[in-house]
Amino acid sequence: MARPQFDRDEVLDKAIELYWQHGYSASSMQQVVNTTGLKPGSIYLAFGSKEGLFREALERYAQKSLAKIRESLEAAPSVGEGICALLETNIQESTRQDYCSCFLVKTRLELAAEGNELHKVASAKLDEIEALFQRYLDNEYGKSVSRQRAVSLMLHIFGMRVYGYRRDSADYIRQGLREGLPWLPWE
Amino acid sequence: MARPQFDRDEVLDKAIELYWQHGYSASSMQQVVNTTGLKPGSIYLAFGSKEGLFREALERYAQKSLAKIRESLEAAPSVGEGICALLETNIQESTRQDYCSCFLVKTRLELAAEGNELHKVASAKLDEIEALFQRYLDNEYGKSVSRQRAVSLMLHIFGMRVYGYRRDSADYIRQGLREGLPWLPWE
DNA sequence: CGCGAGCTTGAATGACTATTCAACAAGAGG
DNA sequence: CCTCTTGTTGAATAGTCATTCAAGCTCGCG
Repeated sequence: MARPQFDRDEVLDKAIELYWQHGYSASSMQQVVNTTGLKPGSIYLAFGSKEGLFREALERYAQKSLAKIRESLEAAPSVGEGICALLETNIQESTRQDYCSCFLVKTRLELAAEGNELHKVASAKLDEIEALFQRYLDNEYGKSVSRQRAVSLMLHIFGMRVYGYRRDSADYIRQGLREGLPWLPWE
Repeated sequence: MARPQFDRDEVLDKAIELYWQHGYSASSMQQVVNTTGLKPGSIYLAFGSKEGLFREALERYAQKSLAKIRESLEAAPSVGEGICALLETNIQESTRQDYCSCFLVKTRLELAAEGNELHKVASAKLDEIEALFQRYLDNEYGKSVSRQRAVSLMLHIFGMRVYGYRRDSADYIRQGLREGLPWLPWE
């Protein structure tokens, strides 16, 4: 049985789940082997190393996230409404019992020491997200206002990703967001 | 040479630095031995385990943080001004080259999986901080307003702790905070 | 049908992990 | 001066870590 050729994206999705939940250091290659079903040799041939696999998983996660944001902003009648919808989705996520914040945020914090490459990847992707928000806000506000509001929005999103671990925090978060982002079309 | 009796707080401060920077999983007991100067046996007699040492370090960090907040709020002419001073201090921290967010926040994110005890400790301490802010805000605003603003404030603090890794973000953060916390007495 | 390229396999590797413990040292109390 | 308590020491333990590689399988091509 030597030619089953695994589905790369499927494997990456399982890696995302594992790494996202436990972080980089606390995820062993043994766990990767168990959750993906691949043997060590196959993983190393396909991804090079633990770091290589993590990097690809992180990039896939980021790409999915960016796509979801773009979609929501594009689908809504206005940018503000698109943002509100995204925020509400994030709040909903935080009510899940196995809530684990945002893969990019967790990676940014975990691997910050000494110019770690994965930290840089996560940071770059988060910057891309901010830039995306700003580009859409540009259509509705002046350049300097939209930049300021994009930062404010990111601060709130990051904040939620930490605050969300609190039990039954959904309503608190909703109130806090209304307080700090009054320029959004809340309903 | 068998009775030097190390200084517990000094050791804890070194442990804080190590764990804060690298996180729980990525800090080995070998590193703890190196940075504290203690031998394995002494560490285990004094703190029981890697987790025990981490817990005490985390609690010491939290106690120091709470004290600093209380101090600042007490010293300022008004609660708002005390909060502004604290936020500005946080911004300053983020400009350091070896910035590493907040030990409590990092721990909350790293060790969230499966009811980890250290995650609970970190979360409890962060809740204490929020409660402290709220208690002080109660003196100036109505009960429901102060609760809402305490949440909003925590969202911004958490947000900064993630955003702060961005290079030269200080001015962005300052602008973002003004945007989201307009009820503070900015100058 | 047979060859070889390409992928899989899983046991083996050596380094590193947290933790233990028997031997030992030095002060306090008698 | 002896002993007991308290704390130190660091080599040893058993396990886990990321990674490798020789051997084997299967498919596509000639």
